[in-house]
Amino acid sequence: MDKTYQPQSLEAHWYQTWESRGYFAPQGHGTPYCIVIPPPNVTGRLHMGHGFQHAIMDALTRYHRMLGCQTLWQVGTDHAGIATQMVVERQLNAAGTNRQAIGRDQFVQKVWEWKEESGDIITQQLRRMGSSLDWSRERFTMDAQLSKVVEKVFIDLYNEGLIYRGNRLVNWDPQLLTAISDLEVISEEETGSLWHFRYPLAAGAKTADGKKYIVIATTRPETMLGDTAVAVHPDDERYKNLIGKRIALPLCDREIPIIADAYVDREFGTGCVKITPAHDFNDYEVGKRHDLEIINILTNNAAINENAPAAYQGLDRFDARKLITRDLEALGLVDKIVPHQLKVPRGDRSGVIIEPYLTHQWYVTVQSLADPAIRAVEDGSIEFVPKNWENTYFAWMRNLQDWCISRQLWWGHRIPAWYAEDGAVYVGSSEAEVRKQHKIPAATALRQDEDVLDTWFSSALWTFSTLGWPDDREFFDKFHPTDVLVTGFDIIFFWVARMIMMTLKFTGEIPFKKVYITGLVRDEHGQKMSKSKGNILDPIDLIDGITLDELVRKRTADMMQPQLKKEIEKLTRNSFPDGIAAYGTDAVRFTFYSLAATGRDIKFDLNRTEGFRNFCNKIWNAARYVLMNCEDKPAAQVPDPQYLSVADKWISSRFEQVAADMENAMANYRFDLASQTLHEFIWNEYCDWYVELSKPVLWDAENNPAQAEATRYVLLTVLEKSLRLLHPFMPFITEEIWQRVAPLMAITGDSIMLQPYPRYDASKVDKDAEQSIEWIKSVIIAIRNIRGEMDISLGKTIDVFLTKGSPADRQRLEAYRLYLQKLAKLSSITWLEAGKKAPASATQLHGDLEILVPLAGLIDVAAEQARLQKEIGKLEGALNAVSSKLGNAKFVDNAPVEVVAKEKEKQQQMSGSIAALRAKLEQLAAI
RNA sequence: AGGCGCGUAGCUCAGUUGGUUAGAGCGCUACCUUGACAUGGUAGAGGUCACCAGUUCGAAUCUGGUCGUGCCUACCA
Repeated sequence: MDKTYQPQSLEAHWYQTWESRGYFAPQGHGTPYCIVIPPPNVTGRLHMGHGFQHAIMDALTRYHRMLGCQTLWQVGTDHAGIATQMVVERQLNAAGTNRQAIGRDQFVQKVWEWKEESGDIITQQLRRMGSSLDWSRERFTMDAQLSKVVEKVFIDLYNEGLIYRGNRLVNWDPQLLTAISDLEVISEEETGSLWHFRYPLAAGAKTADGKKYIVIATTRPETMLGDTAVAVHPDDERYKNLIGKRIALPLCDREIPIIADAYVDREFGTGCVKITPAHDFNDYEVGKRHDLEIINILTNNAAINENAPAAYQGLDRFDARKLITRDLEALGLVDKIVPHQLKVPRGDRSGVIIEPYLTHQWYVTVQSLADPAIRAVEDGSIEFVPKNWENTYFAWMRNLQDWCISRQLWWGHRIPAWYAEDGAVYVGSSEAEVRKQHKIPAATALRQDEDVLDTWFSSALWTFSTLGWPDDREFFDKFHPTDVLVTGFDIIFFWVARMIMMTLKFTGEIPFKKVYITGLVRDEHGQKMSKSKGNILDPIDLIDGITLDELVRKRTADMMQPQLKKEIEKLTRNSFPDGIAAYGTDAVRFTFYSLAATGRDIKFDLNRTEGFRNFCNKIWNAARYVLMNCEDKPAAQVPDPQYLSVADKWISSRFEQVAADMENAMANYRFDLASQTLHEFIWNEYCDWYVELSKPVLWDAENNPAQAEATRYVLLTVLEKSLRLLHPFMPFITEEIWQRVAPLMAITGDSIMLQPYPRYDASKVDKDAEQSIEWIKSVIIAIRNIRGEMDISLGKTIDVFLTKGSPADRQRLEAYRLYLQKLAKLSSITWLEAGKKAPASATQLHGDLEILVPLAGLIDVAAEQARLQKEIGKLEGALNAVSSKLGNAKFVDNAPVEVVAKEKEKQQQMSGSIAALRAKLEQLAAI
C-alpha cells in the first residue's frame, strides 16, 4: 500500500467495476426503497448543489441497499427547454445563422445533436461522485414513453376542462420571445427613476386648485403610449370633481377618461395613476373592471409597434422612453424626475427586463389539483424534513395562480392541439386521431399549435413516468410511491408542489413519502454561487484539483457580462492563490455530509474538505497498520474470549454504540451527525487509542501469542465493520481497503456495497471495559499533561507513582501496567502505600487517585506551583457555582433528587481535589 | 408589507424533551520525525452562548421585546 491515500488511482476502477457488474440495479427480495433523481439538465454540468444533493441521495441509497432493501435510485435527465434552446441558438449565432433561418425541423435536429454530444457530460459527472444510480433504467423527459405520458396527461386534463387556452397578460421575455411563468421571473430592487408627467385636462376642465393638468407618476414612461385611462381614488377630495372628465393624452392623438378605482393608493406619488391595461398586471385588472380599451404598443421583442404614433414606431422600448421623455420635456409636461427604488422583473434565464404582454397561452387550472395536494401534507402522508418547510408549501398552495404551461420555444413537448381555419381547437394525440374523433374531412386544413410545454410540466410527472406508468407497471407497482425526494427549497414551488398535484391526480398515489429539503450551497463568504458573481465551484474540480489559471479561465468563459471578467479574476486569485488541490471524491462527499445540518445556508469551506482528505489518509494508514500486522497470517478466527484484552472489549463495545448512533442519525436525515460520529470514532477512538493500545500486545506477540491473535482479530473486525459503517458516505476508499481486509477474515463477498450494514448488537456492549479504558486514558492523559506542561520530551522515559486511590485503582494499575508504561513512556510506575511519604512531585488527580511525577531534576518547582495554582483556580470557580446552588434552599427543595445528589457529589469531589492540590502546593513550598 | 430562518471560540458549525466545568473541525501557540500516518503525534490557549426583560430552584436551550443579518412571498404606479 502507498504511504498516503491516492484517490485518483482507484475511483474510476471501482465505479466501473460496480456499474459493469450491475450492482446498482435493485436486487434481492427486501422491502423496496426508491429515490428518483431530480432530473438535471441533460446538457448541463454538475454544480455544488447537485454535488451536495447527490451525495445525500447516494448515502441513503447505499445505506438502504446494505440494509437489505431492494433499492432503486432512478436516474434520468430533463430537456431543460429554455436553457438548452438558448445554448444551441448561441451556437447558431456564432456560426452566423439563427433558428428562424434554418427552420424548426432542422433546429430541433440540431438540439438533438447537441444533446447527444454533450448529454453524457452530466452523467459522467454523476458517476465521478460515486452515485450508485441504476443506469440501466436511465430516462430522459423527451423519451418516447415519457412523451407519451406527457401527451396523455395534457389530453386528459383538457378533456376534464382543467387545461384551457386563454388570452391574457403573461410574463414575456422579449429576448427569448416566450412566455415564462411567474416563478421564472426574478424581481430585484434596482435604482431607477420616477417620472412625473403633466397630463392636460381636456375640454377646459380644471383641478380643485385650478390647474389645467394633473400629474401622474410612472416608472415606465414608454407605456404612456398605451394609456387608456387615468385613475384616482374614489374618495380622494383632490380629484373627486374630475372623475368622468377626460384627459388629452400627450404625444397621442387621443382622449382618455379619468376613472375612480379603489386600487389607487392616495398616499403614493400624486394619487393619480395612468392605466395601461396591455402592459401592467394591475392595470389589466382595472381595465377589465372599467371596460377600458386595451392597446398593445409593443412588438414581441419589445419595440414600439404600429399602434403607437408614427414617431415612435420601431424604436426599442428604452430608446422610446428617452425620446418620449424628451418630447414631453419640450412640451413642458415634465413635472419632475426623481430617483426611485423599484423592483425590476427580469427573466431568470435571459436576465432581460420582462414585459407584461398580451398573448394566447395554455393554462392549467390548479385549484382542484391543489386541494388533495394540500391534504396529503396536512394529514402527514407526505412529510417535509425539516418540518417547517411545510409552511412554505402551504402558503404557496393556498394562493395559487393558474399555471401557464405553454412556451414559445421549439425544443420541448409540442402541444397536442390543432386549429382549424375557423379558429376551432381540437386536442388529441395526433392530427389523424383528431380528424377521426371529430370527423374532420381531409379538405379542412388543420394546423398544430406551434408552442411547446413548460419543462416543469413533464418534470411534474417524473416519479411515475420514469417507473413505467401507465402501461409497464412492474416497477411502478413495486417502487411507487417513492420513499424520499431530496431537493433544494428553491424548487418547492416549481417542482415539488406540482409533482404532488399531478401524481395524486393521475396515479391516485403520493409521489414520495418524505421531502428532504437541503440548504443552498454558498461560497465561503456566504454568497450564492452564480456565474455572474464568478464564484462557482465545480465539484469535479475539488475531486481532481485545478490550477489557478484554469479556474480563472473556467469562471470567466462564456460570460453574459464580459466587463465582470477582471473582478472575477481578482476574486478568484484572492480566494485560491494556489488553485485547488485534488481532494478525491470521498473527501468532497464527506464535506457535504458534515455541512448537511438543518440550516438553509451551507457555506462551503474548502478547509473542511482538506480536513476530510486528511481523514481519508488517516483511515488509509490505520488500515496499513492493521494489514501489516495481519497479512501473511492465517485467516482470523473468532478468539477465545479469555484472550480478549480490555482494549479489545472496549473498542468492540464502543463500536456498537456508534452503530446505534448511526441508525439514529440516518433515521433523522442528520448527515452532519452521522459524519461527525464516524469521524470521531475512527480517528479519536480507533486510531488514537485502540491502535495504540494494540501495539504493546502485538509487539509482545512472542510471549503471548493467543492475546496477540485475539487483538489482530479485533483490529480486523472493527476495521472491517467500520468500513461498512462508513461505506455509504465514502464509497471508494472503503471498497479499496475492504477488498484487502475481507480475505484476511475469510469474507467471500464481491463488494463492500453488497455487504450488510452493521446494526447495533447489545451483546457486545461491555460497560466494565469502557470504564476501565476511561481509567487508563485518564491516567495516561494526566501524565502526558504533566509532560506537556513541564516540557518533558517524549523521548525521555520517566518514573511515576500512584497513591491515595481506591483498591480498584490499585487493581487496575496491576492489570493495565503495560498500557500505562508504553503509552505514557514510563520507565516505572509504582503504587505508593497510603502512609508512605511521596517524593516531591508534579501532581495530577483522577478522583481521589493522585498521579505523581517526581521532580527529580526534570521539573521546575515554580512551574509546577503555577500549574497547581491554575488548576486550583479553575476548580474553585466551579466549586463556587456548585456550592451556591446547593446553598439555595429552593434548589434543594425543588430540583429532582438525582440532580441535587449529582451536585453534592460534584461539590465533594471538587473540594477534595482542591484540598489535595493545596497540600501539594504546601509540600512544594517546603522544599 | 407579510412569512421564514439565523446570530455559540479567529473561521465553518454541533449542542435532540431546560440541570455538562458549553463541544467538534480548521486556524493559532509550544514541543516532537517514536517501528500506520508530518495529509502526523502530544499538550495548550481561546467563548459574559448578539442584547434586554421575563418564566423557573436552575436558561445557550422556553416566552416577549430590541438590534444585526439572510432568504422567500406579495407589491406602490
